[in-house]
Amino acid sequence: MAGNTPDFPDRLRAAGLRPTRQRVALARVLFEGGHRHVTAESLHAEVKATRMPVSLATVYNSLNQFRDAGLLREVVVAPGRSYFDTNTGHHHHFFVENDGELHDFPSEKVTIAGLPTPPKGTRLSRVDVIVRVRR
Amino acid sequence: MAGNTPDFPDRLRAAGLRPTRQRVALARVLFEGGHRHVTAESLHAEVKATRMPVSLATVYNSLNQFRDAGLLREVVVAPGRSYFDTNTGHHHHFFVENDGELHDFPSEKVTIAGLPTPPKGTRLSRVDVIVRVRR
DNA sequence: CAAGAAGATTAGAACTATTCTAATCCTTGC
DNA sequence: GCAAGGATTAGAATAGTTCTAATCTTCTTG
Ligand SMILES: [Mn+2]
Ligand SMILES: [Mn+2]
Ligand SMILES: [Zn+2]
Ligand SMILES: [Zn+2]
Repeated sequence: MAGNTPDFPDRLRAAGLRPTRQRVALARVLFEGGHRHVTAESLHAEVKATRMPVSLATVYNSLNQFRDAGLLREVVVAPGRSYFDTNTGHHHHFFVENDGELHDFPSEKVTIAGLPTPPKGTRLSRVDVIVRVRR
Repeated sequence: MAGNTPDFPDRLRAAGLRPTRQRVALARVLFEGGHRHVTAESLHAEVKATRMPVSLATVYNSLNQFRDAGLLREVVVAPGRSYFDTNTGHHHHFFVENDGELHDFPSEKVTIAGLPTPPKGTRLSRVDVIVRVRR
């Protein structure tokens, strides 16, 4: 297991981002442990609980930068707020409409057949499957 | 073709909504002609062009009421704005990320196999497939 | 058809999520 | 250590949407 410890400053540098204290604190919350789905507000609350002062503006800046660097992906499932997903691989989502929870499911077992070809002059970017459920 | 003329006051009454002048004007723009994908702002611009004065608040109210009555469905594909879809049947969407355009495609030919069962205590509500494309 | 009651519309204020501004602060390469 | 450029921040600004409460319309009933 040597070399498996995540070095957040290095990971940020590798992504072309300076490892500032705020970005390292955010990366820690986001990337140590399993995959996460966070909103700007929920991440802000979590990182503040670690006693590292980070402004909400920096949370937004960092989420957008992490996404642009490919460390996160943005998921839009409900009007009014964006989720950011630490799982950047191919997968799809359950969305529990009552409480706004997002859960991954692997795209391996899912087969989508018969998708029409993209409109003239466009290239496929991504296929999102959102399974909406209610309690 | 007799009896095929859409009577918007009657359609609104059948949906449990009073056929006010504003709602009839909005229904006309939305439902005469083929299926549409509109935003509140785009619909407001269109209905104002018919010289019927309708406030933006009424456009929002009506869109939400039409959706609650099952005349429209709401589609969330991009952060910050909702689309309303006059096609309430089963179908999926192309989303052209550059210009924000939505296009339908029928769900008939699309087969989705191997979806996992919903999380414990939840019931399936809807499955959305969004094919994101870029120019 | 005349009221009157219930419901709808509206302007503008309020609200929420997000971005911007521009002043201060940190990180980095020398 | 010292710039210099990048990052952070508070607070203002913006965009989409909802709310408030006053006015207006539609519908029911006599
Ligand atoms: Mn963004
Ligand atoms: Mn709504
Ligand atoms: Zn995910
Ligand atoms: Zn559609």
